[in-house]
Amino acid sequence: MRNEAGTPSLADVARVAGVSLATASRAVNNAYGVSEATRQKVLAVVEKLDFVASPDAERLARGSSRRVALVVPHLGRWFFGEMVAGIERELSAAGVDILLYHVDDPEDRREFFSRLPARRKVDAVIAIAFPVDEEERQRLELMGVAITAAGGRSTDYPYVSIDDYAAGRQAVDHLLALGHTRIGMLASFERTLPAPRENLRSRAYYDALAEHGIAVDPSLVHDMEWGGHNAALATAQLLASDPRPTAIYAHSDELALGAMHALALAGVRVPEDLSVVAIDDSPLADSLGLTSVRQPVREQGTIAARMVLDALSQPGSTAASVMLPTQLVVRESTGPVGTPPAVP
Amino acid sequence: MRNEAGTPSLADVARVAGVSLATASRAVNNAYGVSEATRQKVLAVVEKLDFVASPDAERLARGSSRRVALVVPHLGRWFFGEMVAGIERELSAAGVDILLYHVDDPEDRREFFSRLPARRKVDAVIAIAFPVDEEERQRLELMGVAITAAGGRSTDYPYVSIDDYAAGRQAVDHLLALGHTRIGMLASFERTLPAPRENLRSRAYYDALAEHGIAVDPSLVHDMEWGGHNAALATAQLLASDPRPTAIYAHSDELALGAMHALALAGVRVPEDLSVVAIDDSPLADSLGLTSVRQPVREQGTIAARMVLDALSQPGSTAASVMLPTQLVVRESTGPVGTPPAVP
DNA sequence: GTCGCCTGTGGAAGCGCTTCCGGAACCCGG
DNA sequence: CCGGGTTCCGGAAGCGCTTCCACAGGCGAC
Repeated sequence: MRNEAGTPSLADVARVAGVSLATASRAVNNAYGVSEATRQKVLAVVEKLDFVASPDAERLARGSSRRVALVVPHLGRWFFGEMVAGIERELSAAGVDILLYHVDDPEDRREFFSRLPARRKVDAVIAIAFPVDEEERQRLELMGVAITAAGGRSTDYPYVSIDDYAAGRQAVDHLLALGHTRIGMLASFERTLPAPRENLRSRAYYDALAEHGIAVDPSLVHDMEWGGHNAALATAQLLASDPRPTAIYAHSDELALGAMHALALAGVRVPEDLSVVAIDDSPLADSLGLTSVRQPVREQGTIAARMVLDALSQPGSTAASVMLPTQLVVRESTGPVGTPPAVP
Repeated sequence: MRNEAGTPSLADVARVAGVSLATASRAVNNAYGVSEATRQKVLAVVEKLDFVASPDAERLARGSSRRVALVVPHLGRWFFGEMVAGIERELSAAGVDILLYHVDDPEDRREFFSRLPARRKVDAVIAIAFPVDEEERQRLELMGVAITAAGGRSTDYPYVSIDDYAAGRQAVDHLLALGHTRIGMLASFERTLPAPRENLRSRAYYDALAEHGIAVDPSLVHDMEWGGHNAALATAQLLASDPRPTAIYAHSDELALGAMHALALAGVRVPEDLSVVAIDDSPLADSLGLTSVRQPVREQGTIAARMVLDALSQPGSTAASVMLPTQLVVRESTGPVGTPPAVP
């Protein structure tokens, strides 16, 4: 029964150890009903033969795979990569494998949901910052596995996320505290993703201004597709408005980067002439000296992974959602409002 | 034999279609020896029952899993994320699943190589920009599967990569052509990865300078751990040297970003006072107006994936390595050498 | 009108594991 | 010294598929 010099099977182990297949299996799995002596004997053979159980056979016999699917858009961006890294670390430590599905553009998406390639392959799925519409949700249900959302709230599944509203408030309130009243906002959306119900980072801006009795100037709000280039364009427009804003609140570091580039080109000094604050606190913010609201990305991943592990060990139970705190990290890009320069 | 209202099995399909299990299997797999009529009948039932074959059972019976392992460090960085995205796209289109292993710090690494979690689970592995030492190579051999390297050359496995030397030359030659002779270099290494035999991006610098009869000033060369912050520090030192360099060649966009930030803080104008060129041409370069050598990351992923698919379809064959061309993208961060400003 | 032969099909043996079930050996108290 | 309960262990039946092999017809060729 031994396969041609390939990997040894449990049957090989059993034979060498002089026990039955059943006993070998129990010994390997630390199951009850094996004497300590026998167990040691078997484990020694396992060691000697360098035996590794075939996960496929295990899954087939046992009915669960210890595998989870990760569906994620935009892997090239820091946020998503970090999130995946956090999840991977936790899951692999628990011996759970990760099947990766990168669903980027709408076509990928259609493909994914129509073919549902994860089907029958995993015990759970984690969707990263990935709003699903009703129809897609129904397809997912077809997989018949636990679903968890990470990096974004979900009404349908347990999730782990930061409080985007609070984060936005931390950013805008910081600006307000520094005396800024004319604040531009750089918001972004995903062309390829269905828009979420409401952008909480935007609402934070409106609320904060309202609470301070500041009227919103619509010309100071720019909503664009994600990307530094678009942010630069919007910033150029912001600079043309009169009076010019003294601060910019960007929904993400990448947006802020584009903005800062545009500011540099225009000869606008940061923070002397204009303050910039963002959300994320990616490495970008650090090397840019950007004041940003830190969100614990890796940790979100870790927690999402734990939620899934819990769900796997206690089938049927529904994990409670988690919302992680954020924290303002002040760097050199923000300062007290100065004398607003006159527009030439 | 039907499981409790769960997913239908091939046996269910066979019964409903009124054929044997063997025939159903052949029909589903488009194998020879099934009449067209029978095949259609079976496929109709498949459709109706929404049957999906259990990959575990397939693998067990067939001996191959249509699964490949992806081992990657630093998922949070653009390069790695994009690479993974490219690979995923190609592989998933071919119906091959991806098992993701994120191996970041040395401990992860030890873990990975000692436990070899991918063992017995995949048909091939792709290592992304991931030098393996001799001992690790031997461990990998244990898996007994085809190994491919992406985003870096390998002497042991077929690889797909850019020509780092040529890329470096494109960057430095560009500077040279603009009249720069005093050029600083920002090189980086990975603390967590074994150093590659030789840094070709560095050698390009030395060779180019030599060919132009320019002596290398060691004080203009900074080798640091990867990261914008370190690049900023190095740049500050560069600015202190006398005479000050008129240009900086950074090994990657992120390094250039850190450099540009330091330059801005020091009031050094780019490109009037100092030119900056880098390698990668990530989105960062675009929103920064950074002149950079473009490397086709996504494409490297695509090709690596194809190589693996080929290897899977023709076991035993060794794919030929591929080296992709790069291209200089000139933006606003480089210009002709001006009158070098006197050091105050 | 036979004898191959080719095309379709079904039976059945695995693939490598888990787990139910029954039995053997051993312990205890009575 | 014996009955009943543990404790360990082996046999064997799957898990859901693939595939080898045998076999039944249908065909053309002789």
